[in-house]
Amino acid sequence: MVQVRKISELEGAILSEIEHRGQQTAFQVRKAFADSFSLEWKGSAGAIYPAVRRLEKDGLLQASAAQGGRATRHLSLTAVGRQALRDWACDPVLATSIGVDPFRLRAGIWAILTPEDRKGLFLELEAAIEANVGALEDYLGKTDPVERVRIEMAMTVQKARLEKLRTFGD
Amino acid sequence: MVQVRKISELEGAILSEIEHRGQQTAFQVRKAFADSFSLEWKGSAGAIYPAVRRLEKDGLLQASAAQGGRATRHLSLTAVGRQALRDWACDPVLATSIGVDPFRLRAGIWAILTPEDRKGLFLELEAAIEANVGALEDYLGKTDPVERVRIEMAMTVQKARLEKLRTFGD
DNA sequence: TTACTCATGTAACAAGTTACATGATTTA
DNA sequence: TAAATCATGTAACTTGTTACATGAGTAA
Repeated sequence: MVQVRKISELEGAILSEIEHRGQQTAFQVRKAFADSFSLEWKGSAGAIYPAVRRLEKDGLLQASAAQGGRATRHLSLTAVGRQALRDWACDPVLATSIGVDPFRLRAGIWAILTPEDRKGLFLELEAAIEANVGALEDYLGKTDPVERVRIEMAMTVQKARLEKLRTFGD
Repeated sequence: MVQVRKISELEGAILSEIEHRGQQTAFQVRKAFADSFSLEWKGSAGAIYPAVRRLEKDGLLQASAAQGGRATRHLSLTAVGRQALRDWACDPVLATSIGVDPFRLRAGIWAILTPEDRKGLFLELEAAIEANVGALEDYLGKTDPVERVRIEMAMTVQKARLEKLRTFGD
């Protein structure tokens, strides 16, 4: 059992991305985050490049040398990196914690709105969620099994939210 | 319509806490975060005090003068603060975004585990979730309506996760 | 040749964490 | 009176965001 340093959520997401899509450049990882439906991270260059450098320095990522004029560096996980990814993904406490849920964080305040205000708000929220679920459904057809699981999970959460809105206060 | 500056998730949570519990000290807000079930924020002094100072500076919070020897400052929302809280809590796009969901972030990787590894992991995850749901249920009895809504929402998410684990890959 | 995309990176800034410092009040 | 709790705050560090700089290859 190798002792591997604990990695952050963003670092875990970067390792996931590289592992499941195979060799990727930092730029491609960046794009994947920027294009993803979740607003978790913006895929800022100022976050990705330093994180990749950290992961390389700690021996979790390795890079092919840049070939030709273009500075492209293809990244892949080392054995240690794969172990770190596994430890991160399979930690039951981390995996089951609630995280930063914007919906949940706001739901308390909705309880002290006037019934009319709440009603109006809930219509808007339902519309926003349904639009999001629709977009996720469209996306589901054009993606791979790994991404698919994540999309399905997002849909499950959104549907649970809808259900909660419809039974609010019961 | 007053134009109020956009507030962060932590600032929104601080305003929520003070508004729904009535006048609170920064210390009490800190404790509430530290004691809360979610691992969203640690309630670090180094986060709360600067955030409260920002909110005061921008006129969203007001403080009673410290009376007696103890430096206690009771905080409450100004009219502008209440408007900002409302804007934050009732923004449909922000409220319905997925946020940083540690479960969802890891679920993709679970798809590329061997079936036996996945089976073992899922047993651990189910146990962790059930323990958490049990703790939330216990807590539900001893809390106020606003907190209750948040706890129920957490339980809904956890139950959706359980369901997902049981139907993984179908 | 102009514009777009691929690709990497940095600087200034914002915001959170840990760990520490300080002091008043309350309780055992 | 010693320990715990209430209460505020800062310093060093980590990490993420925005905005910018740089340059190579590709398509109009």
